[in-house]
Amino acid sequence: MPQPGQRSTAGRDEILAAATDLFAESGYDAVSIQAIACRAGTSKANVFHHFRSKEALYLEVMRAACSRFAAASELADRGAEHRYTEGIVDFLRADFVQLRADPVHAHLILREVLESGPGRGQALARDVFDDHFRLVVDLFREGQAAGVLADDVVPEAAAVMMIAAGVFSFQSRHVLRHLPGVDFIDDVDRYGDTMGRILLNGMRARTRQPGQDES
Amino acid sequence: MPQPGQRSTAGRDEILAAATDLFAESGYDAVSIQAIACRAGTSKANVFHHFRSKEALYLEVMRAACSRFAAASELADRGAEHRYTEGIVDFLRADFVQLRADPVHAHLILREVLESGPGRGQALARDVFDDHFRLVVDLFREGQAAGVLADDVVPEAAAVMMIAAGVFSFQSRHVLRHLPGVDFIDDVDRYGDTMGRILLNGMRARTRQPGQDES
DNA sequence: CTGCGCCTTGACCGGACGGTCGGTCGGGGG
DNA sequence: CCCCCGACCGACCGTCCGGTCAAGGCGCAG
Repeated sequence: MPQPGQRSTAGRDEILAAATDLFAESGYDAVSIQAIACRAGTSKANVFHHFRSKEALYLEVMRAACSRFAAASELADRGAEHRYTEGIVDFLRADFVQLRADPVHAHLILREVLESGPGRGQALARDVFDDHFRLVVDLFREGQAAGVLADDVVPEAAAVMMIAAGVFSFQSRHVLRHLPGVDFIDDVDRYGDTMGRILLNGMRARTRQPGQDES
Repeated sequence: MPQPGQRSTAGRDEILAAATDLFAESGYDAVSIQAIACRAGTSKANVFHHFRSKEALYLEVMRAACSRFAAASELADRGAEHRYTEGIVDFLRADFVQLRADPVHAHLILREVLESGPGRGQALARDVFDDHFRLVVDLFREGQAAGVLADDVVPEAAAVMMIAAGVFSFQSRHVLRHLPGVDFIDDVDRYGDTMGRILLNGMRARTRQPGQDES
């Protein structure tokens, strides 16, 4: 916060960064323009000089977050290209590190996607979510076409489960971390591989038919 | 809304119900006492007559939601008691129907648990989450002790994955429902059983050793 | 019928909100 | 050199927030 009489050097970028942090932390309604200006080291009026309104500022924050994650998704997809089962584990790992590498933007997008009511940036966030989902579904479909994965499993269901594993472990990491026996939650190698193994074994072609239920 | 001169009959319960719906829909900050009073068909002052403050009202709402879900968890646990693998599928299904049977309270609790910042009812919500988590972990441990499930999988990791499957499919149902091929998201029989099957096959004892990586 | 509590009410409060405005400042171009 | 323009500021506006309060109507005991 600048002393009275001094001028700050805070421009668009500083304001945008401050807004990103605060919005991610507490959500749209709980954050005031004053708080954003204060963290950016500038005045409230200056925020309105750079952004038309609070909603416009929020939308700008969301747009940045979305473009960042869309790019990361594409990268993960290219890395896992045409390797079927191993690609699925790689993709899961990529999800893990992606979320943890940029938890602020991740939280922003996830809140917008998973909140039920009509949100301000929902359209933006859902687009990147949809793209990601389609990528995962295609991966499972490839595995089934190659005969590696059981084809009696709806690939969309498997995709939901895989994304769930990544997203939920990220969302709930602060709760789980303090539970006994759950020190693995940020360890991509330990937890991510365990998940990948379970998911892959569970879907492997012809391992077991439904209907059997004896131990 | 009552006409001027008329009196409303809205008591504690109506106000609590209105507050529950609105808080679940939009979160604490986005809901005003006026809005709650209006939906309950009474005046703002009357809300303060029945509840000390906005926070006290919110806490009451959270307490009701938590006790409801704690009871449901216990019920599901007793229903699945001592049946190991089949019990796990039953528990997963119970989670599914529990969340979908009371989506309003479910959303309230989940938001409080999964939000990172210090929330108002976080302590309450995390308690029921912890209890639920411990129940699932115990279930997996029993399965391992009985030799049905692979004992080289950390039971806590499996529990995270199972709860993730249930919670995430519930959280994201509004997004997923409109995606092609994802019409199963509210179908407990179809999606729940698929998930249970994948999870169970993936964890079955001695199906495969880690280290193998051929398709 | 009278008097007495208990609800419920509209009016009201201080304060914080999103947003506007007049004006100051400093650096780059004629 | 000056002047112009975008960045920036303090002060301010109307609104709405959470919360308070005195007054009035209703049910009930006497």
